[in-house]
Amino acid sequence: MTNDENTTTAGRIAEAIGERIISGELQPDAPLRQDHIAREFNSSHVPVREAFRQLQAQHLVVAVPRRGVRVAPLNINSVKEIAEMRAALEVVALRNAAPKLTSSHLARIELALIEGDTAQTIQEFEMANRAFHHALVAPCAMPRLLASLDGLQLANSRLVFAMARSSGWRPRSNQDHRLILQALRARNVDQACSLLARHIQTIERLALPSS
Amino acid sequence: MTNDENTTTAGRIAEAIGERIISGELQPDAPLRQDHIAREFNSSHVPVREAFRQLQAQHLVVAVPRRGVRVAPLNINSVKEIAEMRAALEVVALRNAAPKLTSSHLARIELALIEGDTAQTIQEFEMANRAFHHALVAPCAMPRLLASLDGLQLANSRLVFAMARSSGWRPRSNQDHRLILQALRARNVDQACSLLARHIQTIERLALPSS
DNA sequence: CAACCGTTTATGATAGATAATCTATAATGA
DNA sequence: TCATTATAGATTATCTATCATAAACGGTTG
Repeated sequence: MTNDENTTTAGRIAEAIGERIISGELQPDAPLRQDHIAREFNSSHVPVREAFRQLQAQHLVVAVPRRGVRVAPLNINSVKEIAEMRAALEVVALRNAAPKLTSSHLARIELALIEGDTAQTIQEFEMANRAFHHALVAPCAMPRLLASLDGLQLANSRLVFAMARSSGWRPRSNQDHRLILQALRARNVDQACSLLARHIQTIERLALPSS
Repeated sequence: MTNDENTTTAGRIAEAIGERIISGELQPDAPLRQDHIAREFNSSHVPVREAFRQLQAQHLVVAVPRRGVRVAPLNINSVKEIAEMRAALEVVALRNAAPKLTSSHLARIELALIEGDTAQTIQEFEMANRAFHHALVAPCAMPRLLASLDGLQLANSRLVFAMARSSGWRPRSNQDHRLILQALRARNVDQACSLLARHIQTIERLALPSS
C-alpha cells in the first residue's frame, strides 16, 4: 500500500504499533511503555522514542511529558470532524486528479472496487475501501494533500473498526463507488466530485444515526 | 500563540529549528547534522533525532535513511497545493466556528486585523495574518482540523518569506480580512466563507502572477 | 572510468543519572 | 471510624555519555 519505510528500526516500530492501534488491538488510553516495546522489538529505547514522535504526529498516540505516551482516545466527535475534512480535501484532490486520469488509473480504481465487492471481512473491506479512495486521488500529484488524506483514511479506519467491534458489521454496498467511477469514465468531473462528497458524508451519517 | 511544549528538550529543539526553516534562516536542502545541533543545544543526539521526526511530520525537513535530514526543498507547486488545501479546510472550519462566535471572539479577530494594519515588517505582518486566520477558525473546536490548518499556515509563511526574499515586499492591504469580519458581524456566514475562499486563492494568484 | 581507502556521519546499543510519577502504607485530623 | 494527607519505595520517562557498526562521501589511484 504505502511505501515501506522499513529501512530504519524506528520506522518499523512506528508502523507495527500504528497498525495495532488502528486495528483496535491496542485499546484507547492504553499506556505504551518504551522499555517493553524496546524489548519486544529487540531494540533500545532510542528508536522507540522516535517511533512515538511519529505516531504522535499521526494523532495515534498522545504524549504527556514525563508521563510517556498513551493510545489516543476515541471520541465520537472526531467521526464528524474526519468526515468533513475528508469530504473537503478529497474533492480538491479529485478535481486536480481528474484531468490526469488515464485508462490505467481507471483500471486500478475498478480493481479496488471489485476487491471491495468480494470482501468477506471488515478488514478486507476497509483495505479495499482505502485502496479505492487512494487510487481515485493519487494522480493529482499533490504530495502534501495525499499525505493528509492517507492520515485521515487511517484515522477513519480506526473509527470503523472500533464501531464494528461494538455494533457488529455486515458487508456494505459499493454502489456509491461504482457511480463515482461511472461519472469519471463519462468525464463528468462535477458529478463525480459531488457524488464523492455525498458518499463520505453518508458514511458519517451511517456511523452516527442518532444525531 | 501556540502552546509552549518547552517541557522537553526535543520539543525545544524542534521549535527552534522549525522557526529557522520558516524564517528562511536555514536554506532549502541545507543538511542538518545531528551532532552539530546537539552541541548547539547542549544535548545529546537522542532528543535531536526526536526533534527531526517531529519536523519531518510537519514537512519542514526530509529524511533519507542513513543520510540524515535536510531542510525540505521549496517548490513552486506547493504554493498552489497549500492554497487549495487551506481554502477547502478553512471554509469547513469557519462554517463550524461561525455559530459559536461570541463577541469576544470577534474582538480578538479584530485585534489581529488591526495588528496587521500597523505591521511594518513582513514578520509582523505574517504574525498578524496567522493570528487573524487562527482566531477566525478557533471556535470550531475541531482539534485535528485546527492542527492541520496551523501546519498549513506555517508552510504558507515559509513560502511567503522565501518569495519576499527574492521579490521584495511591500505592506499589503487587509481589505479582504476586513470584509470577512464585516460579513461575520452581519451573521452572513455564506458570504464570509466565500470571501475567505476567494481571499486565500487570491494570495496564491499574487504569488504566481505568471501562471 | 572503476576500484580502493580513509573520513565523516547516521544509526543504534548500552549503561547510568536524574527527576517525575505512581502506589501503597502510615500518620494525622475531624 | 473515616477521610485526607504525608511519606517512602518502586517504576518510568528523559537525557547524557560513550561506543560500535555500517553506510555514504571524497579523493587518490590503476
